[in-house]
Amino acid sequence: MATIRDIAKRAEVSPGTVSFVLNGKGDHMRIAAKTQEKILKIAKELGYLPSISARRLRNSESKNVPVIAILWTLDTRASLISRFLKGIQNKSLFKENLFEILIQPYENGKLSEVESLHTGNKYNGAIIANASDEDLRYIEDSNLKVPIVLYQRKSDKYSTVNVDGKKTGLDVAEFLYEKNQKNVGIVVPNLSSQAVSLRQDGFLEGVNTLGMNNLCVKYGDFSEKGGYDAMESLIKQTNSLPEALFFLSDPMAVGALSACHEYGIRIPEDLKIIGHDNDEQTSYTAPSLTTVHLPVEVMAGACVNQLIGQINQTIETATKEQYETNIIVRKSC
Amino acid sequence: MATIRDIAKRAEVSPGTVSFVLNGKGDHMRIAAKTQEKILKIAKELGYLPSISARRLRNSESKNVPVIAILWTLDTRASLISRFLKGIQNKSLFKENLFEILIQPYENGKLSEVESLHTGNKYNGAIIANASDEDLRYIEDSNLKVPIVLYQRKSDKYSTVNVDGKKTGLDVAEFLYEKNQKNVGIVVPNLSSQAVSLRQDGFLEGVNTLGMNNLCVKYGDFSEKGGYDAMESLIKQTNSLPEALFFLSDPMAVGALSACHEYGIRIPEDLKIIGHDNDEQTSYTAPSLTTVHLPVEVMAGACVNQLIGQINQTIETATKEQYETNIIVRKSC
DNA sequence: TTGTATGCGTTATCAA
DNA sequence: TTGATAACGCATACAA
Repeated sequence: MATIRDIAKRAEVSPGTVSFVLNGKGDHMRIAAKTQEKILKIAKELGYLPSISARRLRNSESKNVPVIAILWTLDTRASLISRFLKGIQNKSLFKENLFEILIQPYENGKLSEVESLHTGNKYNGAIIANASDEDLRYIEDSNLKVPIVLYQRKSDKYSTVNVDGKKTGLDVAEFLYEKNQKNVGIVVPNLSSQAVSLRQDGFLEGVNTLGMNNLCVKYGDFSEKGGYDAMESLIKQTNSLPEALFFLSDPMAVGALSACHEYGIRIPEDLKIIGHDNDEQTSYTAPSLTTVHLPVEVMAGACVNQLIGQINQTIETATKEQYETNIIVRKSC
Repeated sequence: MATIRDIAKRAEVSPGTVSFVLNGKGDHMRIAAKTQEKILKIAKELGYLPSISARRLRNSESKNVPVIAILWTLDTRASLISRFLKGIQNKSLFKENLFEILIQPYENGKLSEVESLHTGNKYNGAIIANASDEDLRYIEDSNLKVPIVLYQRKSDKYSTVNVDGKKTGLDVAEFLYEKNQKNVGIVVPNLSSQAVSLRQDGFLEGVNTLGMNNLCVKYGDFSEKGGYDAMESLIKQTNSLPEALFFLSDPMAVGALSACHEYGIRIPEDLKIIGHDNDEQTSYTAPSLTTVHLPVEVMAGACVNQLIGQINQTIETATKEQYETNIIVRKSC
C-alpha cells in the first residue's frame, strides 16, 4: 500500500508537501499548481489510501477509546441483530462516543480463522454473539489475547451474559400443563446452538416429569419460511395435531400462524402456539402471539458493560450474568 | 490516557519491558517476577488502554484497508438496520476483511456535531443511512473531508443510491385505479424524510390525475404500534372507510392489519391494504400483505461499492444510482 | 517548500 | 539473567 512517502519520492517533493496537497491545503500553503497536479496524479496512480491508524495516532484530540468488535456469523438472523444493536445504541457511553463498535464478520465454524482475536491488533475486546458449538469448543481451548464476552452461551473460561434456557423450557412445559394441554409438541431450528438445545431439553424434561405427551419434535429453518414449512408438513402428515406447539423462535411461530391460517386451523381453538424471543411483530400477528420474552436489548447492554469493565481492568475474572425470561401471554395460547 | 511510557517511568523500567510484560512475554524475555508484578499493578492503577491505532500502525501485516462508517440516527427503525447490514454482510469484500465497518451513531438533526466527517480521522468514507431534511441541508452546505454516499436521499453534491419515490407513489395509485379502487387514503410516518415525502407526493398526484378520491392522510409513528393506532383512530372516527389504504411502511401496515382484525374489518373484502418495503414478515401476515418491494439489501451493497470506488479514487464524481421498486401482489389488496 | 519532531506500541539489537 | 536502546510504521503540525 502506497504511503505519503512513496508519493513524495516519485513526485520529488517532501512528504509534508504531499500531505498538504492531499488535504486540500495546497493553495493555502502556496504549493505550485503544477506540483499539486503532479502529486494528485501520482496519488491516484498508486491508489493511495490514507492510513486511519496513523491519522488517529497523530491527532491526540480524539481520545483513545476502547474499540469493541461484534463478531457475528454471516448467517445470523436479522431480528437478533437489530435488537442487539438497539440495546447497544441506547447506551449513553456509545452516544457520547466513549467506545467504538466494529462489525467483524466470520463464517460459522471458522472462528479459528479470525486472527485478530489472537493478535489484539484490531480491537480491545469482542462480543461473540452467536457461537456455534464448534466455535465454542475452539475458543474454550484457545488463549485469546483480547477479552471476550459470550452472548447467550455458557463457558468455563469467559464472561457470559445468558439466560437459563433449561428453565425457560421447563417454564413453558409447566405453563401448558396448567392450561391443561397435555398433548404437546416442539419445533426446533435446525442449527447447532447451545441456547436452542437447552430450551429443548428443558421443555422435554418438563413434559416428561409432568406426565404430558410429547407428540413431535420437528426441525426447520430458523425463519418464517422454516416455521411455515414445518407446520405445513405437520398438518399434512398427521391426523391428530398436538393441542399445543412450542416454537423455539418467533419468526418460525409467525410462519406457522400463516400456515394454520392457510389450512383453516384455528388458533387457539384447534391448536395453541407459543413462540420464543418476543420480537416486536408478535404483538401484531393474528392472533397475537404468546411468547417467551428474551431481554435481548438488556443483555446486549450487559455485554458491553461487562466487556468495558474487563478492558478497563476494573472487572477481574470472568463473570456470569444471568437474566430472567418470562412468558408473555397473548391470544395464541 | 496512560501510555506504555507512563507506566515505564513509574516502574522505572524501559517502555520495551512494559510492552513485553503486558503482552505476556515477560517470562519468555526473562523479566524478573517482581518487575512484572510491579508493571501489571501500575498498568491497572493508571487504567492503561492499549492504543489500537498504534498497534495497527506498527504491525504492517494487517493491510491498510478502508474503514467505512455507517452513520445512522439513534431512532433508526430496526427493520432497516438488519436488512441494510445483511446487504453489506453478503459482499465478498467484507467477508474477506477487505474493508471495515464502523458503527457511528448520531442524534437526528445533529449531524453537524459529528466532527469526524470534517477531520477524516476516524474513517475513510461514510454511508449516511437516514438523513433527516435538516441534516441533509447541513451536509449540502458543508465541505466534508471524507467521501459520503447517501442512502435513499437526493443530493446535488454527493453520491446517492436511491429509488424514484415519486414514481413509486404514482405506481401505487395506478395499481389501485386499475383494481377499481377509487376511494383511497394514505397513512404516513410522522417524520421528516425525503423518501417518505416523495412517495406521498407521488401517490397524491396520481390519485388526483386519475380522478380518484383521497379520503384521508393520516399520520402515525413509524412502527407497528403507530399503524395500529392510526388504523384504530380511522375506524373510530369514520363511518365510511376508504376502499383502500396505502401505508408508507410495512410495520405500520402490519399494525393496521392487527387493528382491523380486532375490529372485525375484513381484509381485503372490507378494506384493501398495501404496504411499503417488503420486509420479511409481510409474506406471513394474515392475510399476506401486498407491498412495494424496496431493494434494501441491493442498495446497501451499492452504497458500499460506490463509496469504495470513491475512496480508491476510481470513481471521480458524485454519481446517482437509481433502483426500481415493484409492487408485490399478495392477498391484502 | 522542506526538515524534524511527535503520537504510541512493537521488536530487533545491544549491554551489563 | 535482566533489561535498555533505538528504529519503525504513517500522517501532520511547526519551525525553518
